Amino acid sequence: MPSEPLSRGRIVAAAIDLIEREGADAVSMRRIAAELGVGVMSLYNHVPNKDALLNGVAETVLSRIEFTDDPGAPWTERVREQARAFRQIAHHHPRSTMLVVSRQLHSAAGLLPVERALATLREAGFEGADAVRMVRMFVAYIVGSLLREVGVTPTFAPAQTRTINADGVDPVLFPEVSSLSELLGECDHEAEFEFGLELLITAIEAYAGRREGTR
Amino acid sequence: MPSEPLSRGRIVAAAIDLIEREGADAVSMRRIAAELGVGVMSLYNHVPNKDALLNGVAETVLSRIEFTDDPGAPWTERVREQARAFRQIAHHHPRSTMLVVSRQLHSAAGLLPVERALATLREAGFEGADAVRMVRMFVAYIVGSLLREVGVTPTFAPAQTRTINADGVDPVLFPEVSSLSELLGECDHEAEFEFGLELLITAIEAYAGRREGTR
DNA sequence: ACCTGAACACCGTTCAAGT
DNA sequence: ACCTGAACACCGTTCAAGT
Repeated sequence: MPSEPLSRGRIVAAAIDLIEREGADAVSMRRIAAELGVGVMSLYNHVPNKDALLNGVAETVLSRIEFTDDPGAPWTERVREQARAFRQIAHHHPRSTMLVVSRQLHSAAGLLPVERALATLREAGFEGADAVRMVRMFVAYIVGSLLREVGVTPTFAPAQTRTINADGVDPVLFPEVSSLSELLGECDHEAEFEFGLELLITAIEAYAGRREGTR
Repeated sequence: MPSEPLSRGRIVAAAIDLIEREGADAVSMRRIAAELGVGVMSLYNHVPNKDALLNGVAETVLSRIEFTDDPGAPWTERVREQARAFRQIAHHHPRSTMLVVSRQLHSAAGLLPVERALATLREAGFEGADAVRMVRMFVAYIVGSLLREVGVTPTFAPAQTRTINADGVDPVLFPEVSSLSELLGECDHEAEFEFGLELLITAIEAYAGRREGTR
């Protein structure tokens, strides 16, 4: 009794569910088919192959970002909000995040955030090559932050995080790491993200000012 | 005629070779064993499982970074050099880069770069939580940049890069992207990296100055 | 047009057997 | 201590057959 007909959308949704529930390694065509109560090969009527399915997952997760843009706000605030919206991925789809940042997307889902960012930066007075550079810098920072948050890039908890300072770091070889091990062992992701974001925005404001001065 | 005895090092090296030659998807225990001219199960005498092997790959690639630290140089220059050294991963081991940034490492190989960064930042006057924050921001930026460079995060070449401006981006839906498509389609990775790096360093200098002022 | 089972060429890993 | 082949429980995907 298939309540709904199979479709690309349903397949992608099932994949996302499965990833969030059991991790990216659990995803297989056979597993997803089982989840949907159909034969494996039925999937291939709606999706060319596994790779395309995973692209679909990435696109869908990306398209679920809720952008709230206030055109009246100053550009700095708008940039902040866009960056934060992006970061929501790590919260709403933590185990799919790696997939989102590790797949080259060419769909509208991937283009929309860039479109918004470029528009905002234009308002800030950046055009052409400068605007593109700014977007790329922000994307790099955000992507790197998401990876840390999602637990793939180390937070630099040395050895095992649990046993603070009882960790096996040689204080002679790594004096700094070992003296800061307590701080390295904890990470307030939100605070870290905001810190870097503010620094970046301040830097961009200064950059705009410098350019203004030499024009 | 096994010229050399099997060892964890030889296995990891073979894996790196294979990844760089045929991509990360080509890596399998069976394939690596074949590459080394041994039975699959022989690998398990030196490596507990595939996951551990891939961690070994990440650690080894990371440990191959050539840091050249000039203690006499100003801290800004030392930070620059460390960031650039890290970026070399993308050039020396492009197809292993994803593995390096996507695995939580707890070995000395992963700690050394952090140790150096913390020492340099201490010299710049940052200690404790500030130093940790700075390192994390730099790592986020560098990791994100590497992913772009290595071709996983989009450079934002809309549709297919090759046909510049003949790409299928709707100029009504995406006016900014479509008007900047030419710039978005090309990416001088070195220049982009340096641009963000300078901005970051400038921002940190300003941050240090601000803090100094209010002390 | 959509679904499907059988089959093929792969996986990682356990186990028992060898030296 | 190190190596190994057989076996098990999985993969993605092709193909031919069904409706």
